Amino acid sequence: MLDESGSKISPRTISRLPVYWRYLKELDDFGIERISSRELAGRIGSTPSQLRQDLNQFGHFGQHGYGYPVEELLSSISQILGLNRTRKMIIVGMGNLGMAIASYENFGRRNIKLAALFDVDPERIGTVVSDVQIQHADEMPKFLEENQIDIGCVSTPPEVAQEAVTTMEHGGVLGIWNFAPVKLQTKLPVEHLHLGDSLLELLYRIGRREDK
Amino acid sequence: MLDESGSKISPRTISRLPVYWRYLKELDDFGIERISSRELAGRIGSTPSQLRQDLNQFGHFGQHGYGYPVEELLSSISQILGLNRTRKMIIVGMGNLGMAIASYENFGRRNIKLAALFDVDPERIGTVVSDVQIQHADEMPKFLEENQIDIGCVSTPPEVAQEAVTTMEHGGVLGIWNFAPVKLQTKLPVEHLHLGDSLLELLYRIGRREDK
DNA sequence: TAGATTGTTAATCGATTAACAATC
DNA sequence: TAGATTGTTAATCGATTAACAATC
Repeated sequence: MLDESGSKISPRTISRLPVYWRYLKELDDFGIERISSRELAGRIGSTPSQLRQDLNQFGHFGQHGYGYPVEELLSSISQILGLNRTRKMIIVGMGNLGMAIASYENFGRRNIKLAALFDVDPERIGTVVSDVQIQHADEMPKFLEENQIDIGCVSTPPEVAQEAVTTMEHGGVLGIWNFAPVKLQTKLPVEHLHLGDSLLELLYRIGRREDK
Repeated sequence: MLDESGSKISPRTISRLPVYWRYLKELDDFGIERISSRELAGRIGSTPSQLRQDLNQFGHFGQHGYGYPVEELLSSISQILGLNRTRKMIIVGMGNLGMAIASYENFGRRNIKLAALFDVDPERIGTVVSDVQIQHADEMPKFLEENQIDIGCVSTPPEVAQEAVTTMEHGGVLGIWNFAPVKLQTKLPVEHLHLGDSLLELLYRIGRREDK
């Protein structure tokens, strides 16, 4: 069994799963068949203890005295992350950041399909990015009614982010990938990614360094 | 005193500072002069206890029975984050993501100045983005010798990210803002921001939701 | 079997929450 | 003074690290 339903997975563990997935994928691509927690943790910059503790929240993937079979573990983690099924994503807000997200080459590897792009700027509407044509945001409710969308990516200016999210929630979207620096009112799971906050954290750490 | 040197600030606190800064800035822009920990925490989605605990790692900014003076607290946090001085940034890798970062309008508010852009693609070299012309990456060592740069932003393909970072480190850059999904070998502080990892975390949470 | 490495329990460490005396 | 809200200590909770028996 991959996931003992009912058991609470620690948030820290969850945020490390994508990292494990990336490293295992790389090992698998290189044809490496087995790896120990010590070796894998070493590459990732973690500890064997933490790695085993994390994995054991989901099940028993290793073999005593041997380590972990790479391909099997990768497949297990893929399934835990939900990579075994294709998810459809739309993006609202096709400024520079929206463009960059839409052009992100690695969606395919993660089984994400770009289903639609929206903006309000007449100059942008009609433009094709990654084989998808930008539509007017007014079309979104109708589009969502006709298509089951899993992920709604928000890269609008902060002022209109909430409105976009409300529309998405009503339209049956299952989760929000938010790049706008605002707290969103929604019952959906939101994954927040804010460039400014990340940069400020770096700024702080640079400052501490200089103090010494 | 703003920062009792020697005291260790918790990493979780540090990652919340930029959020506090954003909300305080907003309050200040609205002309709000004082705020209690309860009110501010409510807006942010935190708790009064945590907010006070966080702030008290740096000093005493509040007034008993009154709350926090917004403008003063904002200015204190700005200084803690190092926003009182201008920092120069360069970007290496002017693909879609590099373009989006270079066009990010909020650098100014954070006192960040875009000093140079680098790429290796001849088609991109010479292009002007946010008033800065893209140069060939080969020019970087010379540029760094002639200019004191604080932040090196890496938005190259993963294969060449390490090389870029090594060049930056030798050139006297103080911190790395990394968008490439690789573990970097450097003694500099690195702030990592990986779109793919963030998206996978959302994917996992969507999956958990559906299970219920 | 001997060696290696897991799964898991126990010990430590750190972060959050609760409570309240101090004080504006 | 009375009311409000801080700064700070103590209690709780969660996450990481260490250790080792189980076992391939």
